[in-house]
Amino acid sequence: MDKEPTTATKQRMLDAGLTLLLEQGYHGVGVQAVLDAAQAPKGSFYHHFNDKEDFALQVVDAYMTGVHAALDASLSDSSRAPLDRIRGFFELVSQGYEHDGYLGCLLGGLGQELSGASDVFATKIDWCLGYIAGRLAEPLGEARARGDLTVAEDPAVLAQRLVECWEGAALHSRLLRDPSPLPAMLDFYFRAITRVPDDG
Amino acid sequence: MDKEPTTATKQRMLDAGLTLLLEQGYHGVGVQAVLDAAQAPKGSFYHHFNDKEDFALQVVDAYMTGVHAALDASLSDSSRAPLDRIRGFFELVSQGYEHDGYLGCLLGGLGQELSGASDVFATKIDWCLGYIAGRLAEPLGEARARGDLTVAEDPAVLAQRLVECWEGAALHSRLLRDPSPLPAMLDFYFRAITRVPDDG
DNA sequence: TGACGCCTAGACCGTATGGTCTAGACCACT
DNA sequence: AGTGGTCTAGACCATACGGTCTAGGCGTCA
Repeated sequence: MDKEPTTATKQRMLDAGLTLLLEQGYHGVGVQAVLDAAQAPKGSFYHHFNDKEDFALQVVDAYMTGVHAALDASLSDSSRAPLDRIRGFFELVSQGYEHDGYLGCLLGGLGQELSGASDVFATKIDWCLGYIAGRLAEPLGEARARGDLTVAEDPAVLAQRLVECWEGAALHSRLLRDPSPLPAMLDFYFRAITRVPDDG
Repeated sequence: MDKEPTTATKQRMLDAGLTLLLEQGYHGVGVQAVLDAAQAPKGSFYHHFNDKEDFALQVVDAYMTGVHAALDASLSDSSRAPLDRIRGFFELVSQGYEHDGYLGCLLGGLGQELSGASDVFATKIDWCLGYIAGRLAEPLGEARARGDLTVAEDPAVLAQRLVECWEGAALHSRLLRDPSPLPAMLDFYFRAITRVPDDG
C-alpha cells in the first residue's frame, strides 16, 4: 500500500464520480458534472487524473476498496458457516445498493456500457468480478468440504455462476429501483446448490 | 400490425443502430455514426425518428421483433419437452450473440446504461425482459404440471430468475467476448430446478 | 526570504454533438 | 400537366464536450 495520501479534493471527486457514474454511466457524465458535484475546478481534475478514462478507472478502484472491505468483514467471520458468510457479504453489498437508491452494481453498469468499445474497461471489470468470485470460491470450497453442498462442481465455477446470478439480479433491481430481486436470487442460488428441491 | 411499411432507409438505420448500440451503447453512438453506417443523410433520420431517444426505442422494438420470432419458433414446438423448448430458445438467442461477436444482450446493455437516468428506458427494458419471462413461464408451468420440476415455486417467479441469470451470464460473455458462460448458466439453472443434485 | 513543488483556479480551444431548416427528388393521384 | 405528400439531401446552428494552458495560492525546506 505505498499509495500517495489522496487529497481531500481528489477524494471528493472520486466520491462524486461513484455516485454519478452509477446513476448516469460513463458517457452520461461530463467532467464538468464531476467538478460541480465535487466543488472543484478543472485544473484539479487534470492534475489528479490523466483523463476521463483514468478517472473512471480510479473510481472503479475506489469502489473495489469498499468491496474488499465487505469481503474481509464477511468472509473472515469463522463463527458462521461458510455459506452464511457469503450471504453476509451480499447483505453488506445490498446495503450499499440501498444507500445509492438501488441503482445496481457499478461494475455491471460500466461493464455493460464500456466493454464493447474499450478493452481496458472490459479487462478491468472482468478482473474485478473474477476477483470477487475468487474470494467467494474459498468459502464455497469449505462448504463442500463440510458436506454442505449437494452439487459436485468446482467451487471456482460455482462462484462464477454466483457472481453472474448476482449481476443479473442487480440489473433487474436497477430497472425496478427495488431490492426484491436480490434476496430472491440469493435464495434461488443457495437452494440450487444445497438442499434437495422439494415439490411439496 | 397496422404499422406503416418501414422504408428501406429506415430499416438500414435500425439495423445499423442495433449493431452500433450493442457495441458502443447509447451515448457512445452519435447520430452521425448511424448515418454513416446506414449511408443516409441527416434529413432521413429526423424524418423517420423524432429524436435520438425515439430512434433507440425503435431499435429496441426491432430487437424485440427478433426475440418474438425466436420465442415463437422455439416454444411452439410441441414435440419437444417444455424445458427443451426453453433451451431451444436460448440456443437461438446465443446464435444471435455469436453473429454479433458475443457482445451480450442489447436489453441488458441499454438497461444498465440508461435506466439510472431515464425512466422511459427503465420501464421499456423492464417490460421487454418481463415479457420474455412471461413467455417462458408458460413452458415452465407445463414442465411443473408434467412433474419435470423438483421445485415448487411459481413458474412466473422461476422465469424471472431465469431471465436474470441469463442477463448475468450475457454480461460475463460480453466481458470475455466468449460464449462459454451462457450454456454454463443454462446448465446450472436447469439442474437447479430439475434433477436432484448429485455429489458423486 | 527566496525557491521549489503541489495543488487550486478558471479562461480558453477545437471538435463533435443533437437537432433544425430549406431545397428538391420522386411518386401517386387527378 | 399539375399538385400534394413522402422521403432524401446536406448546410447550418447552438451547445456541450474533453482537454490544455497559464497564473497564483500555499506550505516546506534551505
